[in-house]
Amino acid sequence: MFEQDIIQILEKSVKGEVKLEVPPDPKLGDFAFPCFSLAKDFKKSPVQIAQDLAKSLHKPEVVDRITATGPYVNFFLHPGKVAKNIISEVLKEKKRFGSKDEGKGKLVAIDYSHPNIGKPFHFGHLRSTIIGESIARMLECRGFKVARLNYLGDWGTQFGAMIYAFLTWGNHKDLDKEPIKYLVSLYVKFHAEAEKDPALQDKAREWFVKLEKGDTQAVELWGLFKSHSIVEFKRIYEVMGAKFDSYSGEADSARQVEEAIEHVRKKGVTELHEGALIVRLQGFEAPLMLRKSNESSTYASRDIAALLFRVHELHADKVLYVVGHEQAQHFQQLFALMDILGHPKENFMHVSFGLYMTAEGKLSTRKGRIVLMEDVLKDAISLALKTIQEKNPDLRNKDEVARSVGVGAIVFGDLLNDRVKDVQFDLKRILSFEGDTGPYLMYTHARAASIVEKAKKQKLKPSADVDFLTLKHVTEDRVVKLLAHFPDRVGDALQQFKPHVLAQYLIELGRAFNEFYHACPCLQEENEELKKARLTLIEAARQVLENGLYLLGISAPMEM
RNA sequence: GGGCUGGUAGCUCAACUUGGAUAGAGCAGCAGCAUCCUAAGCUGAAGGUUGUGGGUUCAAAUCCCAUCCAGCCCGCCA
Repeated sequence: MFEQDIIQILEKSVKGEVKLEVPPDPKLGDFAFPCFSLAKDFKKSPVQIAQDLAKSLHKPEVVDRITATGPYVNFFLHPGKVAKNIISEVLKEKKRFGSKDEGKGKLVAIDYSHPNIGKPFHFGHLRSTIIGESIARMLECRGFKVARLNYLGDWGTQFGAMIYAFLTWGNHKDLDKEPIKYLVSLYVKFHAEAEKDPALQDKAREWFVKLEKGDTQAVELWGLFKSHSIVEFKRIYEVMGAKFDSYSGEADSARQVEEAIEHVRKKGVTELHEGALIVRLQGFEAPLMLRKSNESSTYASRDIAALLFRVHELHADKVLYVVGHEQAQHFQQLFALMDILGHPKENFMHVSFGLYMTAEGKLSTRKGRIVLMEDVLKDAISLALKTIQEKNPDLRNKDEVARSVGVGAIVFGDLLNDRVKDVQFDLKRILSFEGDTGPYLMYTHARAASIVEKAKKQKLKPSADVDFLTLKHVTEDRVVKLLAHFPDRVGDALQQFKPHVLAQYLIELGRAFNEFYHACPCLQEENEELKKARLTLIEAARQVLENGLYLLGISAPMEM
């Protein structure tokens, strides 16, 4: 907001579009204008131009001073005026600070989490769940309506394989004991055996055909696997605090596949190839298969049906898929086909993310190389509880806070880095509570909350009606300026669908707050005006930390 | 063979979309901070040929080309 004032002033002296930068070091100023590109027009050196501009520019209201440093014109905002402006706004807006209504009237459907039934909930699903939830919250914050879709992987040849494996090697007694682990062991055995005897793949396909045709035995087993799985998923979602608007999965889409295929066929782009129905898409070597020669549906056809449903029935303006990078090509093809069907591909986006890697390679259910989400959650929460018992044994709601901290550590650990990169699986780092971590931010928030709480005993409350000009310390100024950046950073993060932009900002804010905390005691301050101003700044920072953590899907405890 | 990502400090990463000032954090290791609002914190020193080679530019970690390395996709799997 202050940026616009400066740009307006500059545009009077300089031709063309003015773009401001933020200097690398706050000591250089709050905004900078580089003069390199003006050298030709002015026939002077950039350094000279900067000096001339710094002298001649008329200062906007919020600007304290303008200086020339080398080829840059640097603008310093007036600390007190900025503080008053921003802190009062945060106090007034509270949880809404950072929100806008740019998405008003638009519906965005987000497809995320989507675990596969009969398989454990692992770190791949975790990434999708965490990234998807964060994006959903950011969209809501900017005024969009959001449909959270958990498109369960509950259909396909793999379930033919699972049914075959169960009938061949399995029994109900072992299934009831530890359903998911047992199903996984059968699935791993199936793939090991299939390496030796490829004919097993045909068995899997046969059983999937039976399943699609409604064979009683197949449908019953499938239903059993599915219900066992959903029990496990819901347990995990409850711990993580995730909620979905729909659990409609591939099996539901399978029922709409014929209708979808008819829709595609009308465009005249389908053809038969060795008995299978395919679409050849320009720019892709591999065709998209809509129906196998044995008449069963395909992943692609079910996805087309699901997407058409989301566009036609759900009336989504935009559909996001939070799915691993390995499916990039699939989505390019899917969106290209939608374009042919008259739905511009700009309305769809594959929000891809890298894979979790172990030293042995990619996590793979087939090869039995899995990390169970439930185990990691348990570890994180019990470690948090242990830490609380050491550091704050008198805390009342220990279990609840431990849960928040444990989950927050995992969520933040995942969101701190750019989602496109593969992630080295490192339990020790996930469970670390120091440095650039979720617990660091939660702790910072709790510190701030604790001061505001203690101030009540001195009959002090944060209030915008204080003299912010008393805030003169460099650490106070730093926190204020960072608070002012929050709304923009939310916008940046959302524009790229990259929560790490916001996560990185929060770390910066948290660090600035802790520096201020150490340098500027509040409650012991003797100057009453300064004390009140600091208290109000602390509350504003606490509020922004809470809002930011919320947008990442993390709760902010008042004590820990 | 075709395609998509990524390569930055000992380790994990940020900055790359939109080129700009001295390439920033955390972890590990080193030296410190406790009569004082929560030490899950703070301060300091140390740590770099941004994979390599070209090109564009006043200016390149950032854009372009080539090349090497790593991961992934190209299955009547999902």
